[in-house]
Amino acid sequence: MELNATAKVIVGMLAARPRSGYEIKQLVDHSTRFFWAASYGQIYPELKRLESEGLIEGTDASQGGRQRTVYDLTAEGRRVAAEWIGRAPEVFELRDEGLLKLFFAGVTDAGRAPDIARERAGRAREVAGRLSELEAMLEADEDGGPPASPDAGSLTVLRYGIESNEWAAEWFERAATELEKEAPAKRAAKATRTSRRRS
Amino acid sequence: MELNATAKVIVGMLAARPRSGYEIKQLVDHSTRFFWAASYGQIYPELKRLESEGLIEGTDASQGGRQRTVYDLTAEGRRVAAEWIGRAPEVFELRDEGLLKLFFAGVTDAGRAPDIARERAGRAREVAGRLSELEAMLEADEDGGPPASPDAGSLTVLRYGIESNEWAAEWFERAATELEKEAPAKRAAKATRTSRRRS
DNA sequence: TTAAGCATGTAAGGTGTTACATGATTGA
DNA sequence: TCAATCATGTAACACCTTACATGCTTAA
Repeated sequence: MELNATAKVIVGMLAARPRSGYEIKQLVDHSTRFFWAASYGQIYPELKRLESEGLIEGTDASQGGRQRTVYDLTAEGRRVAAEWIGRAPEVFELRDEGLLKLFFAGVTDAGRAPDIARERAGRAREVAGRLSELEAMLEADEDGGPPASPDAGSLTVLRYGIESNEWAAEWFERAATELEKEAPAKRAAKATRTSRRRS
Repeated sequence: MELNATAKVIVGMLAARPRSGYEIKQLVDHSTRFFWAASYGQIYPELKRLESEGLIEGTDASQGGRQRTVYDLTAEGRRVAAEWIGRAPEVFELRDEGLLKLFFAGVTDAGRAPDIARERAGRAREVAGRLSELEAMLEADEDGGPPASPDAGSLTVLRYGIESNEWAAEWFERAATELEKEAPAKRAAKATRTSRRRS
């Protein structure tokens, strides 16, 4: 059984307990978003599709006039979810505009390379910060009240997010310093807009 | 001027010197692929589009019966490319199936979490290794012969790829060990397929 | 002569985002 | 009463991959 990107996050979220499409979206936005996003435009149609394939089953849970459908895995869905978890991960995709600019900077504007690296470092620090807040919230949840995310595995992943971004921030900061050393003349002429010849 | 993902890598590659679509694709595959991919199905139509917008200009460079078009940035294209490099990077997208599985493993199959982390570590080591080979090739190129990639900025980016993957490999290896400590009983029962009850 | 590589392109189909549309409930 | 939030959904559009189609050139 082939699961597409949205199906994977849906069956994963439903493995913990039944949820509505809206709840799944909230959970994704508060947890996996940084490495596995999904939008309403994917989630709702995919829920319908998974139900038609017999992997999940929806139950009406409307309260008064407010419509609500809660989905749960079927036995088959649970089997497929377990099978998916058991396979070696395949998907790894990255799109990093900061790296792309750094890659080109030597040719188009060597003097700006350190700035680009610093900007990228700032972005990494920012993400690390936001994830740290999330971690603090999760840890506060642990004593009392239902947890916002399915389980403890989420903490491991969160820590990866925090530490990898901290590592990246330091790396880019160091790279910026080194790039500055490599082209100090160009850097000095930064604001005045000189013609750049070298060889 | 809004550049889409493919346009960004095209104008960046052309900033160094004129190239054909085929050359651009080869370059992408040997350099930016790990953080910014592009396929023929995007590159060729986008070259046409960028030409119709006046950012690049194609010149026929056929040799005998073999068709070939080499594209160069126009003055406007060069301006747009410089402007793009000057803006703060925006795009950062990640899709990491290993992290997603780790996130869910606690609920669906806690005993497998260390395996997932180890698999992810192996993947990171593999990528680091492939990038190291690439680095060796680039460094060999440096003395004599035209370089395979536009400039030195590419080395910085390559090193980021290598070091970040080495860091990730170590992190996941450490995480695997810690996850094993958390659930040693489950781990011991790994091969025999026991029913898993706990609470 | 034949395989590998050079070179360009299209069609089909899946993926994914954004904006829009609708309406109920809850708390300030 | 009014904003925020709960809740579901669709349409348009952009993005992207894969497979296919075509034909030339070069080196083994």
